[in-house]
Amino acid sequence: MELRHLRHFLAVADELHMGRAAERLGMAQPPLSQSVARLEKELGVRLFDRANRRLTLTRAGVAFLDEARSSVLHADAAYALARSAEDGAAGEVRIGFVSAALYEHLPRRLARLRQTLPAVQPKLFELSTNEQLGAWRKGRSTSASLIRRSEQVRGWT
Amino acid sequence: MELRHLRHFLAVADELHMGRAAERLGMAQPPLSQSVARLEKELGVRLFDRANRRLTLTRAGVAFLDEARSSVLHADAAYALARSAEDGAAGEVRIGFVSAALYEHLPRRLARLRQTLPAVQPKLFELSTNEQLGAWRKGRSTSASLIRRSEQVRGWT
DNA sequence: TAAAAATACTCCATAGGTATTTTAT
DNA sequence: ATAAAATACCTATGGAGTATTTTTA
Repeated sequence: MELRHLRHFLAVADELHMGRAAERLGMAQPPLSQSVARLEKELGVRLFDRANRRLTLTRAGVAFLDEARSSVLHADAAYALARSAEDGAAGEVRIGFVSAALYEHLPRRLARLRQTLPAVQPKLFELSTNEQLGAWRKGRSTSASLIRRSEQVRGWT
Repeated sequence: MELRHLRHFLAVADELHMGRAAERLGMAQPPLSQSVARLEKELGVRLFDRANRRLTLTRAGVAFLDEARSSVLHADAAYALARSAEDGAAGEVRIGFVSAALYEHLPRRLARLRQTLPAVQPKLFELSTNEQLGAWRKGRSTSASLIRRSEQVRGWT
């Protein structure tokens, strides 16, 4: 199980439609079906109900959803954070993500940022659900919604 | 960037020694070096300092660490949840953890929980170090009680 | 020199593409 | 009849292994 599979699952769980999910992921439908099928096989559980020609999350799928989303969210945060550190070294910092889940950890994040990049002046901003790019639609996520958005931080050495 | 790379990075960050980290991961040293190198290349950042024949986390590596760890933990939780949900939700366990302290034990806990109580749904959430410390001193803080509760639950078998 | 990591290959698993079939509406 | 997902097959990327070569303490 890799992040790829989690992203695939999340897209399908959000669209409940293989074709649209595949399009959103920038891939074809068959490999997406295969990917989800492989994930289900590895988990030993069906995540979607295929009955009625309409996809539905199974109980296991619902259980899987939040944690999978959190995992991807934190992975994206790790990615952005590492790159931010590099940008910082180059003289530019982009703080590109804010989310409900990250917001809970924001104090720690800022402390870490101060420690690793003392010269950075983080600019905080709140984003509404409508401003979310791509993935997560309102009402689907109880815990975390990833918002990818970048703004340049001013006042930066 | 996949979970595999995060796990590799975490092992190396923990051991600060490619050989031992590789052994812990059950793989050879060269592919581990390659994996980390590939991750660094994708991030565009050095995560480790190789000078002095001794590995050290760079600032970017430190910044990367916490989120990478969270991502892997949530992925493991998602995995455990999906598998346990097969029998239908019969319970829920909330497990508080502080990343550094329980990282070693949490996967084992989850695995064991999965074995003994497949119907239980663990919910992971992070707590700051201060919360943990205060909790344990009082002996009744959120995290302490929650962890204790997970032990009890495990004993239900 | 002796360790530790990097490099150079080899092999194979699997991710993703296209074409097609099956299935329900 | 149609739209959607599954299946079949193909190719290629990259992950992991072994062998070997730098490095530096």
